[in-house]
Amino acid sequence: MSELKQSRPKGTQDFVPPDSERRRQVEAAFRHLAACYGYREIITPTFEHTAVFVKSSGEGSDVVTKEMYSFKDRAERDLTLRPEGTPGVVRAALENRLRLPCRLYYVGPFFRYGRPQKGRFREFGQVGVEALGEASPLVDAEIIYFGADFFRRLGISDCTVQVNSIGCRTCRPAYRETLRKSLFDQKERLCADCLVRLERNPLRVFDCKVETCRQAVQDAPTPRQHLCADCERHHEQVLSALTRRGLRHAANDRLVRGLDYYNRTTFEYLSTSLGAQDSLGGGGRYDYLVEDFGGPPTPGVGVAIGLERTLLAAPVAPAPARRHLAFVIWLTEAERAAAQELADRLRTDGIAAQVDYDARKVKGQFRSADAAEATCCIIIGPDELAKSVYSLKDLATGEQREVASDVLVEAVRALFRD
RNA sequence: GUGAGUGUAGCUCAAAUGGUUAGAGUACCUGACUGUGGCUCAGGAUGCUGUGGGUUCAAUUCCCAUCACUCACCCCA
Repeated sequence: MSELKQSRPKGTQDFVPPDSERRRQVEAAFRHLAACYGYREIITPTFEHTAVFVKSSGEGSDVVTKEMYSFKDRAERDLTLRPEGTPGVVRAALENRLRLPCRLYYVGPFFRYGRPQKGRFREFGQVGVEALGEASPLVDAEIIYFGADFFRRLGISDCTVQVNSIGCRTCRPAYRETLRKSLFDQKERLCADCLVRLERNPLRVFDCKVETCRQAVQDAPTPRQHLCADCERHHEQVLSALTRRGLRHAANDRLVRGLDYYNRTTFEYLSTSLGAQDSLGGGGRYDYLVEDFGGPPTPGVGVAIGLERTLLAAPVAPAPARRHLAFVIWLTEAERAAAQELADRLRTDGIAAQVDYDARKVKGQFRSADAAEATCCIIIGPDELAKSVYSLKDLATGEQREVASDVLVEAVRALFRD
């Protein structure tokens, strides 16, 4: 393979047709569904002040400590390519003084530094929704259902949902200490990472996959057992709302998630077809985040879904949107201008049209039409010119007939219909 | 950031234990078909074997380094 001067940066990807079209299909499906649930699109910057992420996701979180693309701009401002969606959305909602409650969805690229592997990229596509100002557990349930609905509509059947509650300001501090004590008593079983987590955020030990840590956690009290009355009631209502909808879900006491801003409900969608990165998406409630940004006390809950993983898990790649193209073919130099004029005329009528201006021979033009996956060809030669007609050929069936100029557009549209 | 595996034609892959001119399928181009694609047949073009170094009479093959990709750890989308 001859060496190219430029190659794409590690962890990025090119989407060439038809993959680009498939991806847009999935995005379109998401936009449609989000709109069905009352969400409207918010578009925020791809980079933010670094503090936006540090303050919301947590100084000690892995995302912040080792996965951010941070840089200084020419005026020495600390900026970061967004590693996740929620902080930017909350910041923007406050900055624009959006009236609450408000439901927002987003679609776009996100960035995290890390070794790429199956389903993990440095630049990745993510879609998500955020419900700001809604406190009801029914909203948590609706959002969990929304994600499951999305996957179901894409034909992803092996998706399972795990749900947990990690408590609130009232019950978490006491629980955290109880947990810390329990883990401290068996600290010889913990790995080096978990010893650090024990200090910073003992809940994170639940995420550890090291066998001895898992055992330690097995014997430790779970957040679930230590919820205050309000949290317990909230959680019960979330679960029962899911059950009422017929959404199968599994309780997972160790599901705490890596971002610091979550409280109460956390959830995650898992798929077996993704490899080691088995999470399709996840989310949770964040009732203190808006306040942390200096806004009024405002509850919030949201979900984020990975686009690449969704594409991976979809059993059949979503078909690219049906696309139609008319290819205008000329025979001799004398008809080339006429071909170009016809293409322009068709485009004016909203019909996609293309001409191979370079080809010397008819055969080459037909091949170009095939390569472009055209629906039909319109041939202009001396005979057609003399008779003031066009020869219209359906490339799928091979049928060809002469069509008068004034009914050509209608005839092409008829071919485009199926 | 740590580890393992893999780098040969545009693509998918061959080339016993080092051996002389690196092959096949597919895609591509040309012709059979001087105004008709997809099928068939015939012909044609294509490689600094990822890069740099080393061992050897000889390296696609062995060794070292480096880069890239893949998978896993980690983390999560």
